[in-house]
Amino acid sequence: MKIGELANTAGVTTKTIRYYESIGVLDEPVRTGSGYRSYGPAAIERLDFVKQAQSSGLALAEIRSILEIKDRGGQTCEHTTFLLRRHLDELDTKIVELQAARVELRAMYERAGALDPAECNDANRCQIITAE
Amino acid sequence: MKIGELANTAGVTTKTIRYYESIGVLDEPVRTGSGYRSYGPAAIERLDFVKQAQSSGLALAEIRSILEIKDRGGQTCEHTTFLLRRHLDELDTKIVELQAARVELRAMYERAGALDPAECNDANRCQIITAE
DNA sequence: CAAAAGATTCCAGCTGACAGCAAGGTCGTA
DNA sequence: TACGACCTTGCTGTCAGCTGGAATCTTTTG
Repeated sequence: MKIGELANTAGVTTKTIRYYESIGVLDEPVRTGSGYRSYGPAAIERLDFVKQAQSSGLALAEIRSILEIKDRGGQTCEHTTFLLRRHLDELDTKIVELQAARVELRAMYERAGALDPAECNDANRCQIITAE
Repeated sequence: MKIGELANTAGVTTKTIRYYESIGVLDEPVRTGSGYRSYGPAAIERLDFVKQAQSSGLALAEIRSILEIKDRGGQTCEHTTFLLRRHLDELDTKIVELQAARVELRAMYERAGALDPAECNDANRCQIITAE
């Protein structure tokens, strides 16, 4: 399987595949006589895994760290669990932050409706934002 | 007031101030005879406004768009309201997405505890992530 | 056999909000 | 007058995850 076919099958671009290879997320594949990358079916699995892990919020560097352990033949469960735990915590923190920001923003937005635009005349501020 | 004093007062770095100037968020100040930037008190107000707007989730480009209207002497309330509405929507979307991701991640994490590490032996996947 | 599609490498750039460094000019104080 | 603290410009680097282009080569298709 050449890179274009792999890309189509996995739903990514050839650029992405080469990029993944460059950062160590994908192994270097064998080459055809003319230098084309030649992939086996395992490459599809790997790309699917990468996509799933990405959608779980793992960064490519973290995904690589899991796959590196795999490649060394080690157990990845513990490491993966650690990464997931960390991400879960980060996610919780972020959600709380965004919700707080939302409350702020909402208050600001509603205040905006009550303000008189004619009084919006400070040269460096906007009363919607700076009205406390 | 020179740039260092402004930076200290406003709680940013001189780098940040020059950067803001370069992207049009801050106006070019007058210069002293020797070429130093010289700011009046209004610059502090502007920086405070920028910080507040940033913490509301507005990007510097958006903040600039508000300040540009100000600089032209226009009313910014309508524009600001539009930006806030848009941000509020984006924020809502993001929160929903993150909450969904959290549910996924949590399920994955809990599944991890129930799995046998000895069975984690697929070369391209990690059973925690790919077990459906 | 010619054209088009697809492959190769390498280099650059994009977003956002700065930080770091170099090489020099200026200001206040001892 | 020497010193350090501060200022100047300009360029590069950071993080993440790609995307785009140029120039060239190989493979497929009509």
